[in-house]
Amino acid sequence: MDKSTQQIENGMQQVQGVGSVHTDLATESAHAGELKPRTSRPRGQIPTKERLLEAAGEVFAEKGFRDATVRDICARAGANIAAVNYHFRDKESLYAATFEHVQQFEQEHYPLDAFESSGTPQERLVAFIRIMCLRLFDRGRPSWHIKLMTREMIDPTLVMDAIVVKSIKPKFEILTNIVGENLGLPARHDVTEMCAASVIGQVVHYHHCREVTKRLCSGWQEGTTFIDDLVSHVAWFSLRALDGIRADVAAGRAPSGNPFMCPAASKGAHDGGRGG
Amino acid sequence: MDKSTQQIENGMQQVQGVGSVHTDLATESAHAGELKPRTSRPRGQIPTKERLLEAAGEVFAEKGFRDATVRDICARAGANIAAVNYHFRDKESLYAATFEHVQQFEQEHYPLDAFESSGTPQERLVAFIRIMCLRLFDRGRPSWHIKLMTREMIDPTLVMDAIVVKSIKPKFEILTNIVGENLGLPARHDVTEMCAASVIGQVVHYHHCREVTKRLCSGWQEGTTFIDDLVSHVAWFSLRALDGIRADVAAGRAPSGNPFMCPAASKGAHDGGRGG
DNA sequence: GGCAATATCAAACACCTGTTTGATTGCGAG
DNA sequence: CTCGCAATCAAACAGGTGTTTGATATTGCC
Repeated sequence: MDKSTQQIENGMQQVQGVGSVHTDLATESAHAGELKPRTSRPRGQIPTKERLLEAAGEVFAEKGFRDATVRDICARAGANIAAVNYHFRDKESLYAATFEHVQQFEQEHYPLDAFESSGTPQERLVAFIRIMCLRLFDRGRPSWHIKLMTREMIDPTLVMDAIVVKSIKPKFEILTNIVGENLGLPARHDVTEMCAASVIGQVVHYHHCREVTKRLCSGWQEGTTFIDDLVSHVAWFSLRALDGIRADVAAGRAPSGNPFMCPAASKGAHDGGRGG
Repeated sequence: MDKSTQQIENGMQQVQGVGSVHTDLATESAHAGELKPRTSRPRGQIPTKERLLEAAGEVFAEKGFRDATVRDICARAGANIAAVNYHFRDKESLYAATFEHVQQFEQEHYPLDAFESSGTPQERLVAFIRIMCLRLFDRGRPSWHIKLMTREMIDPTLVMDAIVVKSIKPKFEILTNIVGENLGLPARHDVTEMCAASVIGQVVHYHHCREVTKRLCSGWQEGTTFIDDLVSHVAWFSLRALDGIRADVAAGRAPSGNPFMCPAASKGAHDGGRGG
């Protein structure tokens, strides 16, 4: 680990006799087609680099970074074992590239302004929840995207900070705005942020613990209306919660309006901010 | 993986010339002291097997099954490399034994009836949430327990089914009872179960995504009142949600009482962007 | 003491890992 | 054609892995 980390931080300082071009890729394959491949494509029309990236995503998501083997990835991509070290620097760089690939995919297929729907605050929250669920449980699109991100959430590696800033934070800010409107509180308020986390938590939990829930709940199979049922429930639960909290805040109950304040938490809380 | 799986299913069929006693351990160390060790304890008073188990838990939680190395575990336990294969069958059996160790620990230190507090349904739900949070964020007690379980939730291995049955299911049933009381619905009702999942989801999410939340929310540090704040919020959010849902159900709104039923519940378009 | 069982140990084993090497192919340019 | 370049390939390399081995203490029992 230390070695690879150092390699990344030092950038590409290595010099080799032959080829080995692992360019930044995120930018390159974005404006793809710029550099002309001088060789024909022996294996279908998709270039090896992209095949590697896709295969790597699948394997990394399925097995995790360490369990995934370069041999497996190359085999799935129909490429030689040396392909990873040629097109990317090493296994870890391929891993990072995979995340950039996902993030780039999201920017293309899931533009942020999709969240910015119109309507009442309630409708906007439902819309947000639906889009989030659709993306999480989106069949037909590479399923390893979410799994890969999930792994990174649970035990973060180097790439996590980038993900939070690029991928999560903007969505979270949209959500806090919507939740804030539903609460009648500013988006930055502690109560607003925690309520937003509660909304996300429900959705994410249903995705994380699918395997557990499947074995736990009786009539809770992933049928055709599964996603819609999920959206309906989370929306129902969350909107009713926000309604109640809004009323509590308006009535000025307890510190921050929370009537269920822990008796043990009587001393100065970290926030101190109260609504309105 | 196939090989090890087969080993486990076939039980301990191997025959060796010398020692190698990897007994079931869960039962053995439960009624510990029954079999008398014929040797002194060269390395402190704690027997090697227990030291191995504790070290294994830490390492497995920290690195995951594959990343964890037997050498590392043995080093932390102050034992020889062969100790794992002697006391347990192999690395995978040690992994399974670690989970039994956790489950046994929970049974001893966290009896289930702690959840069965008295009081109003509201108070009981708050109590449940508090106990759950306390266990999740319990400092001072081996922190790797939760991390190990979390890993298993995300990508399940063979031990997961046992965990669900022994560890999760009983707690979940207690929760559905409490939630059912708050809703005025039976514990087995779909709405009840999904609401229970929503409660759990909030708590678990705050634990899973600590690293994300830390980088996302302004005044959301893990201070001294962190757990109490968390309990307060989840209780607040959940109880207000249950209040609202109970009223909706009583008023007989929409199917299952959910007024936020998806209108698009028929088709399964994955994107669409805007909601209604 | 003699004996068997328990437990520990250093060393080796067989295997798999990521990575590198050097040759080879296909192509465009001079 | 010839050269250089990008891309691919089979083969090997160096290191780490889980596991096994055979020896060696240490104990309890006869």
